[in-house]
Amino acid sequence: MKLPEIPAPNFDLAMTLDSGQVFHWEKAGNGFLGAIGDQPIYLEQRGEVLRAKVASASLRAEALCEPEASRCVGEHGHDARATKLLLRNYFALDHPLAEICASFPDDPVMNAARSYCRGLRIIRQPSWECLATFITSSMKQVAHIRQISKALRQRFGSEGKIANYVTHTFPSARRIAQSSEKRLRECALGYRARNLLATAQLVRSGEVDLVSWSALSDVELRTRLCALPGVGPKVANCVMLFAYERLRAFPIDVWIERILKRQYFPTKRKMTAGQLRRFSEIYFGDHGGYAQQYLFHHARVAGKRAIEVNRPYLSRNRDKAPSPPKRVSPHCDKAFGMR
DNA sequence: CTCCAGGGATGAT
DNA sequence: ATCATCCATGGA
Repeated sequence: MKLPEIPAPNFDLAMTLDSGQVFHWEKAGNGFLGAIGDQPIYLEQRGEVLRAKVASASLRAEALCEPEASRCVGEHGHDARATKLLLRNYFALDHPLAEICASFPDDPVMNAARSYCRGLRIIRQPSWECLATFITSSMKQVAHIRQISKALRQRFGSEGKIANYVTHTFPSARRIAQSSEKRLRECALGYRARNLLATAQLVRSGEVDLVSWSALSDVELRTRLCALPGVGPKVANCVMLFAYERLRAFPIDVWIERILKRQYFPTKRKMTAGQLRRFSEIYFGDHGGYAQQYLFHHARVAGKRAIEVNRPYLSRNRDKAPSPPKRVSPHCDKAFGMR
């Protein structure tokens, strides 16, 4: 049993794992239990240091068959040094977070999110795992996505033991493709089972080569992703951001849509999806994906009062009460000439 | 561009 | 124990 320690300045493990990028980490003891690619792992954060425990016998058949996984885990998955590299890469500890945050727009909404989300990093996920997970995420809330991820891992993934803990890796495309829609539906996927199965078959057959896609331009990558069953603009942007390190990619889900409308365009009655998309691409800049993640997490965890997330959007328009004092707007509707 | 089916958990009454 | 709500994609 190895206990490597990894320096991790400007990093918040708990917030990063709970910010809606990744859905399989579970609290265990004083840390988190999960897997990075095909490496089951237990993690704790102590100040600016990460401690990791990996399974002693970490070389699995799964890792040998999956180029992506073996690239991620390396040939010495059991080695303390390899574990350090694995964590550094997965948690993107090499991202210049201070510079990234400094590149965000300077407005009250963004400043509050930046201040709240200190240490939140966009992690580098294995592409298949990320794509598959976000296909299952459509029309689901975080709690439900976590259940689906767990069910898929327990039924189709490979088991890893760390001390007295048991965890599971995410199943390969081959493993999912060998399954059936019926079996997948047993993991509470509903109609998503069909899309996951179809995409797994494309990846398994080699018709889709997710690893080679990292060489594509943002536009081309998004086009290819959107051609996959169950992948639209939102899921494509999530995969671009969380698996392909395209830090400009700006996924717009219902939460972000609310934030943009209410915080940046409070006087505008109708904002179309296209208008919001164009605004976010221009306004948030080169690290828009990071900005989006900070806005998203801040709103979900801390900003309930500020943006009234528990109330349906339409019902708020009937609300004749004075605007909440916390709602501060940079008035982008004027700045960006939107009617 | 707009409208709407779809389904399973979760929260409100 | 019911009823409304949450959600992205895909097709009309």
